[in-house]
This record gives sequence, C-alpha cells and structure tokens, in this order.
Amino acid sequence: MSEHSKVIEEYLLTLYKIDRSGEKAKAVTLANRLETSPPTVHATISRMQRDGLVDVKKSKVVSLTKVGQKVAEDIAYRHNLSEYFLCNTLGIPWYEVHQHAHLLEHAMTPVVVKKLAEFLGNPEFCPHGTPMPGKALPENTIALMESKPGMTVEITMIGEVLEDSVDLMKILQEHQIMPGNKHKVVEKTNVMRTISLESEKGPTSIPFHVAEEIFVFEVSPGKTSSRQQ
Amino acid sequence: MSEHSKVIEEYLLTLYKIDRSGEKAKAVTLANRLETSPPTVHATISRMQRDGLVDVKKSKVVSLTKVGQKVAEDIAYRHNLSEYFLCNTLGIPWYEVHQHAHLLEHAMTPVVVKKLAEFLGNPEFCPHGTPMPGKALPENTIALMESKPGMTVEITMIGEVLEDSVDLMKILQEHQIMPGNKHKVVEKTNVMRTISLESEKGPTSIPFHVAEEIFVFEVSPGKTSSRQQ
DNA sequence: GATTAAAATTAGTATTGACTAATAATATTT
DNA sequence: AAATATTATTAGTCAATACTAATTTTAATC
Repeated sequence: MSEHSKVIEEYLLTLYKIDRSGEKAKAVTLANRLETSPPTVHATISRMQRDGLVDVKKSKVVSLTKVGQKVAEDIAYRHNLSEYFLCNTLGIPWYEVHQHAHLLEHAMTPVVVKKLAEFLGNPEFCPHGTPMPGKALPENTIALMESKPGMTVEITMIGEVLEDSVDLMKILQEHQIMPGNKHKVVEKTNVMRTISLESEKGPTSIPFHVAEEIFVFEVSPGKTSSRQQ
Repeated sequence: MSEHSKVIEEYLLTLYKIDRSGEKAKAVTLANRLETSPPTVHATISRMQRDGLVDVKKSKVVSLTKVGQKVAEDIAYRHNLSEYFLCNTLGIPWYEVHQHAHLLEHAMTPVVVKKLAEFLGNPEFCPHGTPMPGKALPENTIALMESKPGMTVEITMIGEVLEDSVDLMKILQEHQIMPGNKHKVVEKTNVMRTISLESEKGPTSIPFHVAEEIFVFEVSPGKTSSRQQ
C-alpha cells in the first residue's frame, strides 16, 4: 500500500499545504520550508517523481499526483487529528501541539486513526482552525490583512506557516488570537505595518506579514461564536 | 539529548527485553528477533558501541551501558503506555495493540509521554501485564510451565515474545488467557507437550513453549483478583 | 539585449541501514 | 582430537537522505 518514509511524508505534507494556500511549489520553496539544501530537494523530488507521487512541469513547478494527493491528505488528517487530541484530550498547550503532532503523524496505523477519530468525535478542525482534508473554512473567510478598521471579526484559522514558531504562537495565545475568539479591528497603519485589534482581553498589534496568515470573518459585534472547537 | 533512530531504538528495546527475561543477548539472537541479517546486526551493534549505548564482551555477549539502559527503559515505557492507551482509551483489541504501539513508541516527545501518563492515571502495567520499567511482577510469579496440576493460577503477564503473533494473541484472548483472569491447571502431559487449563469460560490447551512465556501466580480458587488492569 | 541575481542541477562525499557471498572463528558432537 | 555445525566477521553492493562546491539554466533588472 502506502509505505512512505518520514521524509517523503514530510515532502507530501508540505506540498499539500503549499497547494492549499494557493501557491505554486518550486524546489526553492520546499528547500526553505523543509530547511534542507536544494540538491537534497532535487534528489528527493526525483525519487518522488519516479514513484508517481509528484509531477514536475517544465516550469519546474512541483505538484502532487492523484496518488500523492491522496497520501498527503491522509498525513494532513493524521496531523490535525493528533493536534486535536494533544490539545483537547491531553491538555498540551495550544501553541506547542504542532511540534508534537509533527512526530505522531508518521506513526499512526489506519486502525489508530480510525479509533482516535471516533474517540474524539470526528473533529472537523484542528485546534488552529485548519479544516480536515475535505472540509472547508466558512465561505466568508478572509485574511485578517483584508479586514477594514471598524469591523468586528471572529478568528477562524491560524495559518500553518505560523505554527512553526512556538514563540509567535505563544504571543497569539496570550492575546487570545485563537479560533472562535472575536476582535475589533481598530487601526491599520502602513507606517508601522501593523493591524491593531482590540478584544475584552485588551489590545494587540499584528504585523502585516502575520496578518496575511490569520483568517477571520466579519461578525456583528454582539453575536456569539458560530463555530465550536 | 537522545536523538536515536527508529532502528537504534528497536535494538535498544530488544536488548532490554532480552535482558529482562534473564537471557544473554548475542548477535544471532538479535538477528532472529529483529528479523534482519547477521552482518546488519554486526554493523549496527558496532555503531551502538561507538555511540556508547552497548558493551560487547569477549564472549560476544551484548549488554546495555548505563546510558543505553536509560534510553531503553524510556522506549519500553513509551511502548507500554501506548499499548495501555490504545487498549483502554481507544478500545483497540487487546491482541493487536502491540503492533500499533510499535510505531507510536518512537514518535512521542517527553511532553506527550508525561501528559499521556497523567491522562491515563500513571498505569503500572501494560495490557499484557508487563510492568513499566522500575516496577516488578508480584513476587510469587512463576511461568505457567512451572505450575502443577491442581493449582488455580491467576495470569499476571503474557511474555512479550508472544505479542508478535497476532494469531496466537487472538487465541489467548478467546480463551481468556489475559492478566487478571484465573484458570485451573488440570493436566500437564509430556506426550502432547501441553498444559490443560480450565476456567468458567471453558477448557484450553497451552503448548509447553507458550506456557514458558505465560506468567502466573497461585491463588486460592475463590479469591478475587489482587491486581487491577 | 546584456548583466546580474536566483534557481536548478551536477559532481563528489558521507552516513545509516540493509543485503548476499565468502571466510574466519567458535562451539558442539562424534 | 577431528569433524561438523554454528556464529561472527569481512568484503562488496545498494538505496535513501543528507551535505558542499561548482556549474548551468532561468529569471529579473538595468
């Protein structure tokens, strides 16, 4: 069946995430994301191509084949399920579950996946709001970057690129920038390149580059959350 | 700290189990247990020696160093904890948890181990009755092989070598040969090379070579279990 | 279009972990 | 002790995954 090494699974997952964020995956991107050298990426992608997991176009864009996509979704599901479990069952801090899930995702047999999903009640989102493969974010979801001052927004998802930095995640948690929470967009300053938010817990300043990776939808100020974690 | 590959962790765990069962580990033993070739074992043991994980005596007996022992206990703990979780929390059948734990044991960070142990209430035995490193079996535990007809025995542990065969484990489960259950030793026939047991659930015949790996202690027929799983 | 910057690739190495075939060293048995 | 069987080891390969340094190709900018 699908007996892929940890390394190959990492490549598949990364390609899946890049694709889902709408970008085009080239070897450089992979080298940066996977923190490895371009020659290594080259060799690994060649092997994956040989094994029918990816296609490489003449434009050098790497994309998942049907098979690769299937496997990648499986890994993404295992990752998100692990995060949900670590966060909601074991009580491991929200800001660090990604790190631990990173290992677990490669060590779950189909039986474990199935039984764990049942145990958790088949969650549809990971603790950072990422939908399980097949599921989508609310239709009216936009990047925080696109929001306008005056709006009240509810966080839907913290982009996966942000999850890699535990320090940043810690700060987001401190300021309650977490799925389901509401914040008012106060100001957007091009000079400081930040967006100022305000919630019951106090004010926060989000740099533009981070705001690109935080996803929200507009709500009327008083409404309660429409999504449950 | 301890960044060991899956392969090295497997070797360490196997050495730990061999040692605990009182045997001496030689290269052949490892080759059989790990289902790999003698030259591979030779090369791997050399690397482990180089890295201070094992000692090899002139008699060719391989033993864990202090460091190796420490790491091995850690892996054994992760394995047993995983089994307990898979069995008691997820409800995966007793006879197959070993297989799944085999993968998970290499993918748990210290934080996950700590939090999972807390969640499970710090269990002291795996579902097969193997004590966590540091814990011991009841003092009066003997191999089923050593029991005498007429005795009523309570199962304490199914030896780890047996866990590798799902088919055998299934049979043991069907006959309720599981930790905590009581059976009467009916007969021990050298001709058939089996031990006949009887419990409320019916009679069972255990081949000698299996009886060597099942551990029990004698109880008075009516008594209730002295150990909880 | 020429120059420069960026990306891709090739060449050359290393380590881990695996194998087979052949040989050397121990044990075991007769 | 000699013959046999078992173990251990060496030699020679191979694939996966990594690296650096050098080169080629492609893209971007002047």
